[in-house]
Amino acid sequence: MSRMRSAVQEEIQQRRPFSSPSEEAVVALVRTADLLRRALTDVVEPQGITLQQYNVLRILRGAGAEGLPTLEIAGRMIEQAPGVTRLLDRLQAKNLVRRQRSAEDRRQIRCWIAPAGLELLTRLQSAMQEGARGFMAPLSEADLASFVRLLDALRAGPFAPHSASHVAVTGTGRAPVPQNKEMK
Amino acid sequence: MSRMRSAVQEEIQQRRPFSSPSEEAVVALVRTADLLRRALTDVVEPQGITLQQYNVLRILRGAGAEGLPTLEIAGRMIEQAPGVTRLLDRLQAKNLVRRQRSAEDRRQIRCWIAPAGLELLTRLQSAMQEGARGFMAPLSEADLASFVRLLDALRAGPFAPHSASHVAVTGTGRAPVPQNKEMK
DNA sequence: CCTGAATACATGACTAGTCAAGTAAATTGC
DNA sequence: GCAATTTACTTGACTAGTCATGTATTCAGG
Repeated sequence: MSRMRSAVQEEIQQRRPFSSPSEEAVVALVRTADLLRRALTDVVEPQGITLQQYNVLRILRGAGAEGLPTLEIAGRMIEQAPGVTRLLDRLQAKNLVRRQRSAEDRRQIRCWIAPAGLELLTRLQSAMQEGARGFMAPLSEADLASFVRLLDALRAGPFAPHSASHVAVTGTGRAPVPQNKEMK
Repeated sequence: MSRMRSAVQEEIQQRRPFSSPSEEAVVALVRTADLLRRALTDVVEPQGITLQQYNVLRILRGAGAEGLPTLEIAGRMIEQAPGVTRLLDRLQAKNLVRRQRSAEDRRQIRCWIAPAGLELLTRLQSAMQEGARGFMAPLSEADLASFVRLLDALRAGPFAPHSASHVAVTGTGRAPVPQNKEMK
């Protein structure tokens, strides 16, 4: 076939071809993830929460009765603490989470999902599963496996959040992962 | 350890397996894109702009001497107009773009990249290419091609921005797709 | 023409992510 | 056992995305 433009080039109406396959992949990845984010937002929004708030609730449900301190939540979201503090503020205002200063370490604020939060997750469960399946529908089972493998490989690459080795789960306090925030 | 957990399960420290392969793929996609966004942000930030501002500059450079109206930029970013208006405000404040009300249609504001913007893009060019190549480094050339193919398939799926009739990419050149701005 | 509708933006009010700086509690060093 | 450091946040200021609403044009009928 005679030199046709790629799908991404169509979308951004770029005349010039990408200077490298890597750049095309980068743009494709960003745009696809953006599309997914919108699709999932459309699922959770009718329940009055945002996608990030949903993520926090999922993490807290997974933590169970022990709850989690703020920074631990932030760590699992690959996000900075300030954003999580405010996310929790809004979730608490809606009575979806409960927070309490820890007795063992009074610097920590421990967070739990509240009953209303659990119910909300239950209401969203099937819609989110369908959303995920719908979005991934274009991929065959084999494609899906390849896709996950490729994504995992990228996240294990040189830009991985904990570059060298993976973090072990230590019950109290986070493993000393320097978060590779040089300079601060 | 018996029953090995997947890479994504490790990262979010989830005990339960994903309820479906689609859900695992969704989480992997979101997390990988997030990692990429951070990596690219680290490239452009030293030049005093954000990743979105960089995207606008790229689009305007591609438009050339004719420039583009605000909504056309928004369309290529899959974003809403209000955000683009304010992005352009900040870029103009840095003298990286120029704006002027169009003479033919006085409702439109036409935007051009300014000389300083072009220079900035030139300064960033090699670093961005290296950033993209570095991020994609874990993938072989064949993997990279597969990866782009899978992403393209997802974006052509049921959640595509111009879902109704999927745009055929086949053939030479591109059909003058009307950019499908439904409703608004 | 002139009225009503559509178009192209701009503005305001939220939610959210990020960095810088501040505070309180725990830990370490001597 | 007390100062210095580290940790776990919190707060403030800025950039950004989204929805709702407002405004200036343009356009389509009658």
